[in-house]
Amino acid sequence: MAASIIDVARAVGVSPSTVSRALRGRDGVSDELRVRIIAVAADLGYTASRNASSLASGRTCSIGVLAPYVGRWFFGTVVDAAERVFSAAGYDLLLYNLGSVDSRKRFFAELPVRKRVDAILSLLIPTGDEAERLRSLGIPLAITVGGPRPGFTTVGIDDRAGAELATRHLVNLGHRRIGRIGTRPSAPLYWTTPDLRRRGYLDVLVDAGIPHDPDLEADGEYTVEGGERAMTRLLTAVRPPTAVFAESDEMAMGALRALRAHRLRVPEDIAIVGFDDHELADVVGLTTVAQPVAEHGTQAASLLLRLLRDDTDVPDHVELPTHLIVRNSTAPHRGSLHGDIE
Amino acid sequence: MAASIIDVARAVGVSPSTVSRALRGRDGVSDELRVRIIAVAADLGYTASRNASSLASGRTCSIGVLAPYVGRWFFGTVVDAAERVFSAAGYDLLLYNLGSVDSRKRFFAELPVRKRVDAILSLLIPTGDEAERLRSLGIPLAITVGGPRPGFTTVGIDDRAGAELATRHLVNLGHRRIGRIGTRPSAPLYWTTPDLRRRGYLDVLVDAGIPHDPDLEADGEYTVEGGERAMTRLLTAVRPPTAVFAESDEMAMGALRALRAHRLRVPEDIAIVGFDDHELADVVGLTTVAQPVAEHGTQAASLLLRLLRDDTDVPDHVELPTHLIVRNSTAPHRGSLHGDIE
DNA sequence: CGCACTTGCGCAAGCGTTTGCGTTCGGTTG
DNA sequence: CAACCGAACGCAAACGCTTGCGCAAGTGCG
Repeated sequence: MAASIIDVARAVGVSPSTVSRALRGRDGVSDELRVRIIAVAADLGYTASRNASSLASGRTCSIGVLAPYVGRWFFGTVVDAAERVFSAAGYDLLLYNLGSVDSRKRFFAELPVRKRVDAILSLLIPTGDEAERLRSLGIPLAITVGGPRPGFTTVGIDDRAGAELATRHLVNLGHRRIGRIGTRPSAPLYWTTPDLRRRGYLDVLVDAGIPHDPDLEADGEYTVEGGERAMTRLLTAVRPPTAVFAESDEMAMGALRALRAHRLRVPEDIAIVGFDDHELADVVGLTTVAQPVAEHGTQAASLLLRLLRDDTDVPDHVELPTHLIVRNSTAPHRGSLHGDIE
Repeated sequence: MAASIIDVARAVGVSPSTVSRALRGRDGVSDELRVRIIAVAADLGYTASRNASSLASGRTCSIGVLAPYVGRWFFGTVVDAAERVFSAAGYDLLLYNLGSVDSRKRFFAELPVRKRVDAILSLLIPTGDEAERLRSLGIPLAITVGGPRPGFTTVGIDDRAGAELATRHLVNLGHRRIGRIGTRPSAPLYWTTPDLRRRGYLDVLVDAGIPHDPDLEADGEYTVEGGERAMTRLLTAVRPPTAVFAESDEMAMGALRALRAHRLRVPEDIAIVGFDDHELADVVGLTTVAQPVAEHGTQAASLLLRLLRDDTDVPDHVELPTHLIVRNSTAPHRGSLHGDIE
């Protein structure tokens, strides 16, 4: 059986309380005794039981992370980055995969994190009710997607401006029939900020005096398959687009696949611009709006730690930069005379 | 403050022990009382504190997952799949990202999972010492990569056979100068089975009567960048390969990038075959050896659950199938007359 | 030299559950 | 009808730690 704090205490000849204080750096222990205790503890291979210690202290030294789907590059990257920060600070990471409607419902109904975590990092946007449930826990909360939100610390990007970047790029290339594939808040589990990327897209169209054509918009899941299906739908329009803004790189890659299936060339026949700067966007030559994905995790995690330390002046929103990366999936519109004048 | 079991007990007018038994489905409680207790508990929004309950019962209802890098597609997918199984069974998932030498060392030195998890799922191959430490925990252990291993339940593929599949494909296409990019056990943190994929590659070469040329092998990290660097190195050889077997799709994609940088066409100038069937392998048209990645997680998680249930006849190794998927990154060797005769 | 502090440590009461055992009580048995 | 038994429930002791408080010895000061 693993050694307990009592074993250590007995071995040193002191009380358990002294061992506890010594090991956790609290004062009230002489230096000489402390080193002896530490040595004995190491010798016995003693590690404090987190359960017992959190029961007693009320602190759990773990953070709950809510993700819709760790398998997806974006979330995996964020979780990875956050974990580094947390583990460096001595916190463990409890991962909850809330991708399905079921698991998500169950989670918010039972709230298994209650009394189990010191803070929560959500990579999904809670609904109003869900947010209320989370707030009821009375612990620091952070969200890495979507805009500022009362009761939550948020880190994110300016989705609208990012989408404008992408769309304007296409406009500048001479495109007029610009499609959009993305997600609308219709789905029960959509996770991006309601419509913000779409708004950016629409803004630029208006700005450029391009009439809006609903046939040029297609929604689906934020996945390769979702993008593929959405793109396929766009292609069946009476007048298909000459360029498409995909709200995520994974959707953009799905679009690429659909285009290949239809024997259309990119960017000659159709230009594509994505969003995120996926690890492999470079490999497939995808023009995209880059955002510092890992930074989402790093920042959010750091903010939570500061909150846990009762730091003052912890900002409640951090905005990360975006910028356009032009690769080979976009080119001037054929039949258009002006190039990209950006 | 959240309701405790005592609050529930008082509200119903029974003892805490009865509440505990009622809520956890133990018998010794009349049906009528049980429903009343359940109702009151729900009403009060009571959730048992996992900490207290695991302290008392010795069961933690959580599983530790060791991953080298959740951000990588392979691991993210496995973790995701495993999480679904665990959470469905009421287990929480404690994620430990052991990608860096530091974090890995610290983890095995302190073993923070001690008394914190009921079982461990490792996505990395522990060294001898590390394995020893894990075994000392006295809990069920599973590994999703690498072959059978005493003291561990393993699920994996036949790496050697998979590599043979890939290499033979290239041989059959008429290639004779076949390169390999992958990882050798030289690195302190390599995670694939020592050399098995390489062995498969070598086997086929011997079989085909192709002399081995060390200049055609390049090792690096299992990442896009690693693959890119390795490929670049191969290209600087006196006589570069006409085909390359990459030990992972991510490396293969890196190779693709390197080739594009060198203005070489795939598959005309160089054929590439990868390993894993990455989500995006399809998008880039990569020929690859497919393995059911999510299945690694699902299977391993299920096996652990069975072990925790004290099931009998739990196999200690499950082998998953692999198969070759031919796409556009491979083609017959130019100047070679015979096509793929597979 | 007496006083008030400080320092270093032990005591013991939790923290919120689970669980072995004991008790009560209505209902079989022989 | 006594003896017995199982069902239903309460008691209290863990589980392994933290921490407020108390106490003794040592320190500085006037």
